[in-house]
Amino acid sequence: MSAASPLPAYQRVKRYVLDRIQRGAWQEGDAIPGEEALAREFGVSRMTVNRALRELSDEQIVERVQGSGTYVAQQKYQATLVEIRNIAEEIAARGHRHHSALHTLERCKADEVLARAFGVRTGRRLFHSVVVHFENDRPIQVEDRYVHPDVAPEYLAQDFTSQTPNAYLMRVAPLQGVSFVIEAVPPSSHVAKLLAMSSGEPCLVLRRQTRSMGRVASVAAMWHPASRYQFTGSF
Amino acid sequence: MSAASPLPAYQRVKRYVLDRIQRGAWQEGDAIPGEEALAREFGVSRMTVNRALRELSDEQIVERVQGSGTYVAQQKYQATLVEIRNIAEEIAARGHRHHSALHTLERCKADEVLARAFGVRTGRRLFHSVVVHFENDRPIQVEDRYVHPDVAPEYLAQDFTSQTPNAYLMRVAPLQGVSFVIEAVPPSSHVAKLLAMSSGEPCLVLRRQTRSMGRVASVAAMWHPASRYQFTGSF
DNA sequence: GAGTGGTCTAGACCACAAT
DNA sequence: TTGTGGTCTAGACCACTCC
Repeated sequence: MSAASPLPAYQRVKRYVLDRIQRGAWQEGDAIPGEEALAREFGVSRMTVNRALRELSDEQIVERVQGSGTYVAQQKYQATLVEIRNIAEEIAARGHRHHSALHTLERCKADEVLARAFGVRTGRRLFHSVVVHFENDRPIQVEDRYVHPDVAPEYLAQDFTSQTPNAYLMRVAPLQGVSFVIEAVPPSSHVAKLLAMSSGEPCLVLRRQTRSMGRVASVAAMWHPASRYQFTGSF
Repeated sequence: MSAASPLPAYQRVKRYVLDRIQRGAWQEGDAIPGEEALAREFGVSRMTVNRALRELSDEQIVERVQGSGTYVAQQKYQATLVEIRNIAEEIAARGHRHHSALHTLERCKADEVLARAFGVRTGRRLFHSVVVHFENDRPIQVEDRYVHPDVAPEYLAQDFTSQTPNAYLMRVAPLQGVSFVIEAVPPSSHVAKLLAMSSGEPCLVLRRQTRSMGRVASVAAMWHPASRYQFTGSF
């Protein structure tokens, strides 16, 4: 049984290298043959081998060092990627109704914690919003967000019942980076009330800091009642 | 102010296209200029433009259709990827000591919940392990795991103080897929005791189901004391 | 200086889509 | 048939590492 359509040459090279690594013939950290050698071996041009090795490098199968060589990458540790989506889309994907209520939209001054998070001096003016998101009329998330005015000067003029703060920020400020924490903590009495939680129930909290235009653009805490919310995913 | 090191040509093309899309000049679904046109415009060869567009395609910024053209991709919804690592490596990365204690290692029978999770009949024999992981001698995770015997027949003969169940399974059974849930729930009294938790404190729980060799290979719950554990990440 | 990867060219032939 | 992307070549020059 021969292949109906012969594999492109760069994919043949990829498969060859992958195979050697998976069989253990080439171990972690080993140097593998150079572009020229592989090109000769396969009877293809160096560009073709280059593409194969570049893609393997993108896939973290090998590591390439200019002036030195190509090496089998260290084995990736097992990692699970959890995808955290925009709350409105997440609810819509479940086939439920989403709406949100604006609770707070104001100027405020950075306290010590916020000043450190944003990398600004204490007392710096910031924007602050608190939006409650509902799934089928039950509160499911309190989004407590601080925004750097330089990144979104018109933040206070937005209608956050028709567009989530998230969606607005994504539109006006290209996202450069994100860091975050998921934790389980007791809610403040204020949050507990907004989420109509029973006493003693913890919150599942996602704290997220986004960077844009070289600054910390936004610091947000998303509070969810633990009895009604989970982060899920698969791959 | 000129660039100290001129950007490679393919990156200049990428930036140009990205810029147009981010400014909204080219909207979702729009066709963008072809390789030949961009090559003329930038005074570079078609291969150089090809690399730029191929990378943008890999990054899901554009979509390329052979015989038709290159189009601006549909906007990705905002998603945050949380990386959940092997507990032993995670602790080591923090510069702390990891060790684990084997609490249970036995045969058991699938109850209704497990049978459904594994897709087997109730009463099917399964393997069961409970391992407690310590960070600097404080318990940080209870790993409660069920394993399909067909996938890892030698499971009960392993020494899980020298190798985590996770690492063992990764080695003997190629991973095909994972699905999981992160939630905050009160611990059972048993788990609370193993983790030396104060009463009333919730657990941050990762439940994970892995598939291998066409079956559900393993169903695990990782219990962490909420006061001492968070999931974190960045990109 | 020799060897390696990083990039680039100016062509080429092919598969496929739109017409 | 024309235009598009997919792949490939046989060179080339450069930056970098290692000896």
